[in-house]
Amino acid sequence: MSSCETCVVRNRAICAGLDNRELLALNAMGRRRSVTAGESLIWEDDDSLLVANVIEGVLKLTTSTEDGREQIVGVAYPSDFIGRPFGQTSRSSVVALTDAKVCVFARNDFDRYAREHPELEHKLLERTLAELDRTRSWMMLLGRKTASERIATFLLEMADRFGETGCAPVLSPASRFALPFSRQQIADLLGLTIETVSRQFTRLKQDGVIGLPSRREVEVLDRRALEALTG
Amino acid sequence: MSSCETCVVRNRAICAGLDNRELLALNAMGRRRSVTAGESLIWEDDDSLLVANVIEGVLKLTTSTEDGREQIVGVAYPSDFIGRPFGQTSRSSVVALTDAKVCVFARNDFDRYAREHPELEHKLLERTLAELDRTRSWMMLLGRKTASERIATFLLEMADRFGETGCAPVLSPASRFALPFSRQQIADLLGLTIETVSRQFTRLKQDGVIGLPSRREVEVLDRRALEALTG
DNA sequence: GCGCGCATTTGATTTTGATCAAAGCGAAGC
DNA sequence: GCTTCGCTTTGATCAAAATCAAATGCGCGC
Repeated sequence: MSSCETCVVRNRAICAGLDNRELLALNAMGRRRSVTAGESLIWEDDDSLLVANVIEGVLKLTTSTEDGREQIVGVAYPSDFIGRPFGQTSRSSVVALTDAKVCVFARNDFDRYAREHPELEHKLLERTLAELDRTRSWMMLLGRKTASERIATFLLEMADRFGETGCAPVLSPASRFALPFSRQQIADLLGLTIETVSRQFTRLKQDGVIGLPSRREVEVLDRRALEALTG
Repeated sequence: MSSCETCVVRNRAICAGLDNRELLALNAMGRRRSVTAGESLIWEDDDSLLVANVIEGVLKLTTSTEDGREQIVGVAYPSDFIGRPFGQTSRSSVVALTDAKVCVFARNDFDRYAREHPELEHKLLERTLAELDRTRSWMMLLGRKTASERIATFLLEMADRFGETGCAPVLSPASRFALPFSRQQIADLLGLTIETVSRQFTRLKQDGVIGLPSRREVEVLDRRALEALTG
């Protein structure tokens, strides 16, 4: 039996829309793999040997300078595609932020298969175009926004992704969620230092805009205020 | 006669590899258009109505905040593809930096045509993946590099694209080129202010790393030094 | 050739966020 | 329950780049 049949991202990942025969062939090429938090799956500037679908967990894409400065250039969530197809080298590292499960393929197998399946390539193209849009709007944040604008933008994006707004239609819906990032990782995502991130969080808490039930949890108390701060 | 036949980017743009019949169909859908320096072709957050190949000239892709801060999120050169296929809205503006010629298509015509021509979609995918790589490495610059590192990175990239290195094999090949950017545009590209850009240029000139024959021209005198500054 | 307007450069000062340093806190193990 | 370690917060100071302001000079039209 194909493990694709029971895959939780079956209908959201790029494999969606493949028929049973195609899925069987893809299944034969790939294998599931567990990655523990902190473990690397792909290394910057290494040969691009594998690509994967994220089934579960959160991973970061990073680039680093020689002297150790790091910038998170992307974040991959379940159903996202990671790795560099059709290219010799991978330009960023991929590291698990939480324990994760991925469905990996040898890159050359995947490339060959994709070229024979235009529908799959089309899905990959749509995803890549959307990711490029997201990346470009993050460039605006990194190039032109202040620390507090960066934090507000980040928190709203997290709230939209993870927040469970109460069912009652209230004016400023509070939303509570767990961050998959440490303070340092938030800094690496926003192009700030850990101290600046911490101070901005403290300020928003003091102003009653957010609550911080624990280190990894955030509660958006005043969404409007946060939206007004995004710049 | 198809104007594609005489197109100077015929063998480099995504149309490369199409056979005569396909080219004829594509040609029937598109039309050439001249854009003068400063003129907009696409507006941020507008419906995505057109896509295009750049034939001649340089264009900037930008996003702006409400209060007028601008970030250049991409630069398009001859043979590059611009616009947002397969999407409802365009997330950045496209404005000509120099007088330019483009080959434009109605987006929905292009989308339909592309879906019927996997080879074309594949070329677009390869281009989009490469652009995503470039964009991500620019994120590192915006998030983590200092002003002088940004300037050095920028100048080397410009030198590689525009510079004509002398034929004699010398140790530190000098390379001279004209910038398609004003100081303000360089600032918008690097996430800096015009004053900072100007001061960094002046410093590099004083240090003998570059020459500035005119406002729009740069001569790289000491490539090694510049490389050492990229961070 | 001359003056005009605008982009650029230069200078003074301020601000933001980084850096350096120390204290606080919470989860895991003993 | 207590200790420990690492993450986070807080505080003090510093530095880089932004801002504010003025001068310069280049290219263009007359």
